[in-house]
Amino acid sequence: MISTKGRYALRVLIDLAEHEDGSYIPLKDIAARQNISKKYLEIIVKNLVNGGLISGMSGKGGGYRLLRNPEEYPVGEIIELMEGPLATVACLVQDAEECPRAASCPTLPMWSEFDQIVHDYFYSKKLSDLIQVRQ
Amino acid sequence: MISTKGRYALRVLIDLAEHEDGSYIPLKDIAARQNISKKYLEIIVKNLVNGGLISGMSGKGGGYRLLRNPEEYPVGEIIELMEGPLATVACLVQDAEECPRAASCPTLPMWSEFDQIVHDYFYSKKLSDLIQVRQ
DNA sequence: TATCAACCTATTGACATACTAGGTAGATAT
DNA sequence: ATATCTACCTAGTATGTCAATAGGTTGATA
Repeated sequence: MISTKGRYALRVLIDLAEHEDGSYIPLKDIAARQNISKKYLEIIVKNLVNGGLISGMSGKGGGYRLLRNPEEYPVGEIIELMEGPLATVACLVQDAEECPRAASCPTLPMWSEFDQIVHDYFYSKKLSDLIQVRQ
Repeated sequence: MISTKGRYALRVLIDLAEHEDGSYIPLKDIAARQNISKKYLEIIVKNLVNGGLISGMSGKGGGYRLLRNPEEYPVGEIIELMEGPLATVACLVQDAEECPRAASCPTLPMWSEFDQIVHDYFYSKKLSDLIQVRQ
C-alpha cells in the first residue's frame, strides 16, 4: 500500500510540472493548492531534493523546480525514492542477504514474476502521463 | 510488501497440500518442517480457519486439513485474508469513503489500472501452481 | 537590514509487525 | 475414568513505521 509520502511526492511533482514557468515555485503555494500541511511537505521535498529529482533555492524568489522534463521521470523512481524498493517480498530486495530457502522455495518464482510486472508498469509510466493541463 | 503472515500462510497451505493424505496434519509437524515457531503459526492458522480456507480438529489425531482442491485456492484470496485488501492506495479499498479529490485526481486512473493488474495476477495464480511434489 | 524561503533537528501519538507466555477446551487411546 | 495429544483462547511486549507537529538556523533577494 502506497503511503502519503509517495502519494504526496507525486502530487508535488505534478504540481511543479503543471506550474512550470522557469522560476522557482515556493512550497507555500504548493501546500495551499494541494491542501497539505506545508510542514509535512518539507519532509517530502527534502527527500526529492536529496534524491536528485528537484532542486531547491533559498531566499526571496526561492522555491523548488524540476530538474528534468516530465517525460524523464519514471513513476517507479519516485515511488522507490519515497517508499523504498518496490519489491513484494524482503528476499527480492536488491542487495538483500540470500535467503537460505531460496533454492527450494516454492513461492519465489511467483514473487519474481510479479515483481517484474510491477517494475515494468511503474518504470514505463512517466510523470508526463499524469499531467492534465500542459502549456 | 508481503509480511510474514501472508508468506507463512502460503507455506502452511503448501505444506498441507503436499502432505495431504485424508488425515489431519498437526501444526507441530508443519512448524518443524517449515522451521517456524508453532506459537506464531497458531495465529496464522486461526485466521485461515476463520476465513474458511482450512478446518481444524482438536484432540489426539487432530490437526488441520484443506477444505478444497489446491486448484481452487486463488493466491489472491490467501493474501487478502492475511494482509488485507490488495489495493495499492487507500481510496481504492472496497467500501472506502469516496475521496473528495477522486473526480479530478490525476493519479487515480494509474492506481486503478495497476490494481486491476495485481488482482488479475494473484487471482489467476492458484495454490496448485505452487506445489512441487504431488502424489 | 527586513523579508521570504529553504533547510535542519527533535518529538509525538497511534498503529502494525513479529513474536512470546500461559492457559482452557475438546477428541482419542488405554 | 484419565492420561495424552491437539486445537483454541486471551493477553502482553519490543521494535519499528506512519503522519504529523514544533521551533529554530541558514541563505538569497529587494
